[in-house]
Amino acid sequence: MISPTQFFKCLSDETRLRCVTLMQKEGKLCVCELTTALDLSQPKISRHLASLRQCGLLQDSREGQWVFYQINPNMPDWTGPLLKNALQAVESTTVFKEDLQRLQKMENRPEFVGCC
Amino acid sequence: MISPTQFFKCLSDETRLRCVTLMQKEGKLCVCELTTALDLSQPKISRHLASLRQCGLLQDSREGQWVFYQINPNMPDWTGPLLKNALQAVESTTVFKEDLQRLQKMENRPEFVGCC
DNA sequence: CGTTAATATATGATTATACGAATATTAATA
DNA sequence: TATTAATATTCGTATAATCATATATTAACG
Repeated sequence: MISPTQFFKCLSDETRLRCVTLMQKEGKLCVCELTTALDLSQPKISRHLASLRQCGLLQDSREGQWVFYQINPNMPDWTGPLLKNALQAVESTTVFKEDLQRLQKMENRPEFVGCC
Repeated sequence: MISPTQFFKCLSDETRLRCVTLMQKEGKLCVCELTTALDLSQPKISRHLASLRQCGLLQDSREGQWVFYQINPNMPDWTGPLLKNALQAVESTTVFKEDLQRLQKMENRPEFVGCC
C-alpha cells in the first residue's frame, strides 16, 4: 500500500503531476494522448507512467495497440481528497490549461471502447 | 510563490512531512522539540526546516535561544485543503503517533511566550 | 569575558532522479 | 512474414538530494 511520503513523491515531478491531473479530469488516456497533450517525448512520458503504475497510483489496460492509463480506483481512502485538491490546485495554472488545449485539439484520438 | 510541484516536493520526504504534520497539529514548535519528537539528529532536522522555510512553507521566529517554526499563515489558498488532507492522511500512521508521544513525554519543553 | 545550550552551516561521500538517445517489444495490417 | 505504429526499456550520464560528521553562529548566563 502506498505511503503518504511516496504519494507526494509521485506528485512532486511536474511531468507526473500533469499526467495525473489530466487523467483525474479526463479519465482514461493513452500514452500518445499524454505525449501530445504535454508535448514531451514518448519515452519520457512512458517512464513516468511506469513509475506511477509501480507505486499503485495508476492502472493500465491495453486496448489493441494502445495502452490506456487511469487513476487506480482502488487507492486508499485518504488519497481521494488529496487528489481532488491537487486537481483544483493545478487546473488553474497556465501549463495545465495548455495541456488541456493540446489534448482537445488532437486529431484521431483513439477511443477507449472497453470490451465490446 | 510556491508551485504545486514544489509544494508536493516539500512533503515528499518523510522527515519534512513529519515536521510539517506535527506543526499543523501542534502549532509553533522549536528545533529541539522536533529533534526530540522525530528522534533524529539536530543538523538533519535543521536542514530540512531551512529548506521548508526557503520554499515559503514555514516561518521561523527566534525567541531567545530558541527558534520556533510554524506553518506560514500567508500561504496561497490552494495549499490549505492540501495541508489539512495531508494531516489527516499522516496522523493515523504509527510513525506519527510515536512522534506525538515523544513530544508529549518531552520534559522542559520551551514555551513560546511571544512579545511579553 | 568564558562557558554552555540551541541552532545553523560547510564539507565530502553516497545515493537517487531524471534525462536523451538508442533499441526492444507488442500488436495491427498489408 | 514484413512493415508500421504504439509503447516500453536499456544505457550512460548529469544533476540533485540526502546524509553523517565536524564546525560555526547566536544568545543566555555566571
